[in-house]
Amino acid sequence: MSLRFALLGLLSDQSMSGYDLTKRFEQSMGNVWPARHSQIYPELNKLNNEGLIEIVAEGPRGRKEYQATDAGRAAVHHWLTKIPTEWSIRSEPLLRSFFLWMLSPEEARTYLRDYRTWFQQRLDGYNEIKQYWTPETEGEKASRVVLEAGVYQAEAAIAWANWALEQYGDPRDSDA
Amino acid sequence: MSLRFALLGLLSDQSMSGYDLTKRFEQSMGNVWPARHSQIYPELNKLNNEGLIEIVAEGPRGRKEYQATDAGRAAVHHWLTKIPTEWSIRSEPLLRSFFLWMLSPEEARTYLRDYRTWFQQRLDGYNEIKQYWTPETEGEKASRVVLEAGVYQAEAAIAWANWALEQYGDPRDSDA
DNA sequence: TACTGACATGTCAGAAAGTACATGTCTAAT
DNA sequence: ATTAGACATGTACTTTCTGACATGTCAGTA
Repeated sequence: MSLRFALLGLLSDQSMSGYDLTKRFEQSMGNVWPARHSQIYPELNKLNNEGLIEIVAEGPRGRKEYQATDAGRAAVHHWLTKIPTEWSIRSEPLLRSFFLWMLSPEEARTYLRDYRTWFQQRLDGYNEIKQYWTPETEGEKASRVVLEAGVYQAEAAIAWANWALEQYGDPRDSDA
Repeated sequence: MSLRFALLGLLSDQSMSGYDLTKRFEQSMGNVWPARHSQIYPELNKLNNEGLIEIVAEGPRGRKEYQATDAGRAAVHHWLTKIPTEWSIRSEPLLRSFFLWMLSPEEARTYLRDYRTWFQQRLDGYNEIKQYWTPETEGEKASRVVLEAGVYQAEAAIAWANWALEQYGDPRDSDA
């Protein structure tokens, strides 16, 4: 159900095409909920058939811009306030960490350094965005708040990776 | 593919039944990669047919204890070192946060307080485990390292929630 | 002895998600 | 004039995941 409400929520803030939404998922949204265009387009058509979104403009190359209807916005509100949150998350990077004991110490350290590097790059990216982006719509202001969650998380991930590297006998902090 | 290697990895450390594995997912593993018994049992049978795990003991009520074979352990090693990590994570709690602007300030704060409470309980649980659990096998020692990741993450989540509550005009820090 | 709750394993249908295939348009640069 | 790359939307197949259904055993207790 989450994808459906993600789309509905984005289209409650501003009108967008499937293509725009796909890009949005590739950038920000995909960091917490990945989705490809092959999932997005069919879902948009379903949402449209159910009257939760509507086409507000058409453009070149068959471009269709959608916007949430009142019913759509109400559906998001219902989801947010009445449907219990699925708190558990899915993280392959941490799943893999359970099995670092099966690697040689050097292999384990390589993994942890990659882990740290990946989150460091995330963090750099986030800080870049923070510097040059001024949120305008209400939706963007909320996104800005979530961006900060990404910063907190990335910092925690890096701190953990450094701690874990010590556990796995890192000779010296190289790649930080 | 992840579930397959999660099972294989767990069965590389110690022999377990599907029931044991299910409980393991409900507790620790499920925090980073959820799975139900309806997914676990068929996967175990597949793994068994492929010779990646084998039955090492049988018990009451049809209980079957599995253990990874050498081929199984090799498969995990290959996965860890040769298959690129899927770095992006999936988090419904953060997805929902993108749409807090659609709620009234009070509703948004309620959500953020629930968010904080949930992670605080996680954190308490983790600290409890840290105090009373002594890892024995290599797999458990690695799990202990991942547990620490949970601590870092939960602390970051709580810190963020507090910051976000200020953004959403929290009159006073109540529930911390 | 009857019952409850934990133990234990499975299947099945449908939903969600991922990968690959497929097609076509518009713009800017060469 | 051609061509490359971004724009734009879709389908089809397969795998993964969830939720519900289904069955049965064993240990402890009332």
